[in-house]
Amino acid sequence: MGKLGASWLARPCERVAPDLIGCILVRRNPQGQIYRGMIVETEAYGEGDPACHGYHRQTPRNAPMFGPPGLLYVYFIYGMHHCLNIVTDRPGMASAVLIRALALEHHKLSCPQDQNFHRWAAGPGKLCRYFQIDRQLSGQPLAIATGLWLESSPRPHKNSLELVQTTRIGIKQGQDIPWRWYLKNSPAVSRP
DNA sequence: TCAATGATTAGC
DNA sequence: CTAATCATTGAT
Repeated sequence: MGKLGASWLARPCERVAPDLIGCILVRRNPQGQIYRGMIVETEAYGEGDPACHGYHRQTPRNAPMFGPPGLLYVYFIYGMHHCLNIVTDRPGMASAVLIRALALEHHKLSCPQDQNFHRWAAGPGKLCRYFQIDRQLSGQPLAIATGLWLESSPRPHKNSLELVQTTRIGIKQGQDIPWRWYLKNSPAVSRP
């Protein structure tokens, strides 16, 4: 694999999470439609982190987190939303990056009159609904054959992206750990 | 600030 | 087996 392959993801989640900002997430849904969005917000969940789903032990749900880098970990939350994670680090480490928001390219051109298109994937649950991502993808690899994969960062190049690092959203444990990153001034970020 | 809504799991 | 919890969202 290339630059965005498993070896690139075989690092601690808090190192991968900021690097994923600017990458393009591509989805080919079951109907064959292609969706693209630039990742503009991520959070890391990893070893020794009380907010991590794998903190206590391995369970059927969180098993992908303990697998090899490049797996997808998708879970169902609050009875109505799905959240997408990309597994990082090495097997046995329970480490992943939550994809929290995408800047959509598709509708920027096709629906320029819609003043809210930039909010359609502004949140982990919203991007999963828009990309038609659910638990069927959990445990599968990030790959074209799966229907979900990554492409390199486009212009403006990653080096010039202005990132903001903050604490994570919506958790009760590990609130002090600053493992959330987002693209500064992006209108697609879930919460500034 | 709060309800919706159901899978998951910690704790009996 | 059962009840509390929950990495959210949108409406009030």
